[in-house]
Amino acid sequence: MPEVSIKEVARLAGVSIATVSRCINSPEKVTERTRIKVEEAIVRTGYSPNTLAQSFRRGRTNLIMVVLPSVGDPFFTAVMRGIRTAARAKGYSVVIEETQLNTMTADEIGAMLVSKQTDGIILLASMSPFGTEILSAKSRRRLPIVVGCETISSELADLPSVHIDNVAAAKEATNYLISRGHERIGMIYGQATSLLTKDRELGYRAAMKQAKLPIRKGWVAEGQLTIAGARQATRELLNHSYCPTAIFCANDEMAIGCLHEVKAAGLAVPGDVSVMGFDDIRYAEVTDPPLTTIGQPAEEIGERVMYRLCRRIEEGQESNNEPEIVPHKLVVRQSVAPPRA
Amino acid sequence: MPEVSIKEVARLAGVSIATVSRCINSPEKVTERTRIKVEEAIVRTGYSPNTLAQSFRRGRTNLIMVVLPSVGDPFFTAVMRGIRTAARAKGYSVVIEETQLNTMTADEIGAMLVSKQTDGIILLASMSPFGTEILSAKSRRRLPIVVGCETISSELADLPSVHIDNVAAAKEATNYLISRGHERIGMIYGQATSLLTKDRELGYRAAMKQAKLPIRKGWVAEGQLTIAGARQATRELLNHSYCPTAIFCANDEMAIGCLHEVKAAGLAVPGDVSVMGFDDIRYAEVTDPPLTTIGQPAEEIGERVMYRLCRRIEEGQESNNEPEIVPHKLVVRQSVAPPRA
DNA sequence: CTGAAAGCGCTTACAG
DNA sequence: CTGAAAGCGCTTACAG
Repeated sequence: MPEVSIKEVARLAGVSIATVSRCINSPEKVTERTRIKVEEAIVRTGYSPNTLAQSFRRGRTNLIMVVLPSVGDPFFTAVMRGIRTAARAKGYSVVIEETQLNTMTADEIGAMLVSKQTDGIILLASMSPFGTEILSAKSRRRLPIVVGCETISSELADLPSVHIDNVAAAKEATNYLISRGHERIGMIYGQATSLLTKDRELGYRAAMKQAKLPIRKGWVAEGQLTIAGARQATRELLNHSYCPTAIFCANDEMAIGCLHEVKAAGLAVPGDVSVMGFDDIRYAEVTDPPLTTIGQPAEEIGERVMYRLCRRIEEGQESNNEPEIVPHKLVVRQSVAPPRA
Repeated sequence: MPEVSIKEVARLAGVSIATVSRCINSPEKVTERTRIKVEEAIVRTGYSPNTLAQSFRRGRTNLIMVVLPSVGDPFFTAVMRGIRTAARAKGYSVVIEETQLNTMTADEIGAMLVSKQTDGIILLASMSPFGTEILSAKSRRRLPIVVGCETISSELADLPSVHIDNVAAAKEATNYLISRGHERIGMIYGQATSLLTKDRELGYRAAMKQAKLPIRKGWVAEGQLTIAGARQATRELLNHSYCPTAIFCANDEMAIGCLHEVKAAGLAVPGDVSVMGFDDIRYAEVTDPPLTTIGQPAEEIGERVMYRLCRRIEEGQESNNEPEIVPHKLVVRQSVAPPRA
């Protein structure tokens, strides 16, 4: 079955290709009689316009691309739901590009960005320095890009973004731990080479400082954003000569690993060690014990980031590139208790 | 900064656009001297070919699309890794389309399929009946499609696929439960309206039958593939007048919900009730207790499905559309024990 | 309302 | 090795 083009339809309907095009794109400009003839020819041939040709001709694709670091990260479920809701309302389709930070090549992402395959881009990933370079090149081209969820390097501060106040949220988490009586509080952050969770670390440090609590050497460990990494980090924390009574994890994924490792060491949570997460992914309420964490309005972030992108696309450069801050909230469950006296 | 086209580069380099094109696509056909001139012009202008125009002209995009139901499903992490590995080896980019089953419209998926925006499609989702209709329309067009992971409706049996033997695997899981002494075994399956997990249910039923064990009314509950749904289903199972001593969940996501609900009811796992999952997602080894489950070679599935798709693209219709079966394995951890005597 | 025609940015035989 | 030219499938002023 050879691809049928607009010509074939025109021939069959006995009209010009211009008329066929009009029937599809602005039917009100066409006589009913003509429209019917054409529609008939369309069903007969099974014609459907070549999207590539359309996009090429129109100079727009009606497609927006969401770039995220990993499919399989439960946090993105709700963000995507929000993005999709907004996209539908605005008539866009969305497509997802996964770029493992360690896997992504300049060509890959550069190609997507530079070429006009997409009308706009939502970045749900904090980029490695390598990626950063690509992006700034791109931002020069003023392609519509909006950043969601994560703070990005300062060079990219001119990109609009929507996210929670990660510093304040982490501070609140730490303060909660402090308010429950903890003084020896350790932290597991993401990756040393990435900005991701950096603000959360900052918030933790700020809270400790403000409470005049020391952060001992070795209390801040790298969890690599993975369960395995967090388990390793937890082991180190547990073996610390001055072992923390509470561990603040920069995200729930790592908190899940931490929780497990503490228990595997024969310690009770929160009896011996309290554990706190961040994100409130769907698994947080079914861990054992259920995880106390910071909730992000993920779906709202998704919606807002999409609407923001639309504004950018429609109005060109936005004058106001202030980050849009959405509220987080402390979700108290059962993984935190006062330290043993 | 206006988009610069091939013309501008040609003008600057003092050559024809054909030569610029050749420099980019087959540099060996061009004098070194010319090539250098052109390359210079390219960097000076910051030119990069319009991918849309290229794809349109060439009639191929070098893009393959992966369709999956939810980006936040941890099972897909490894599958995508495999797909990506193979795609890189074959020179394809991959893009992901998320279609929540309840959200997807015929237009959405139909458009992607029919238009030439993509050279091929990998389906990682068992489609609802609605989706099925679209697909068979599509398969008539012989667009290259390969199905990964899940059995699909019989109408679509002509599509090539790669997956484990779900029936055999579920049977093995159930037999394991039986071998540990269980006779009252309940099951939580996915959704009544979907084929997803249907084979797993079949395997469970087959094993029970073979062992001459009855399946009481109410022992097979719908978990909707979600934690919340599984919790609800678990409650029903627990309240059953003849309560199962073991619950086989059709996937780990639901097993996590089940585990939590059993414990929330004050029962011990596996002391009072054994729980078994399916998939071996990364959280399975850190649940409490660690989950006994069926492991799928997710990354291998990803690789194979991609290679299979490539073959389809390259050779047109494949003569052999037998499903490709990959091995599963029983992963014994600690959520199953003999029933209380 | 409809058609003829130009043109989007590229690639690729075809000559030379 | 290089250029002139055709053409991919569509959309959209421009006439009529």
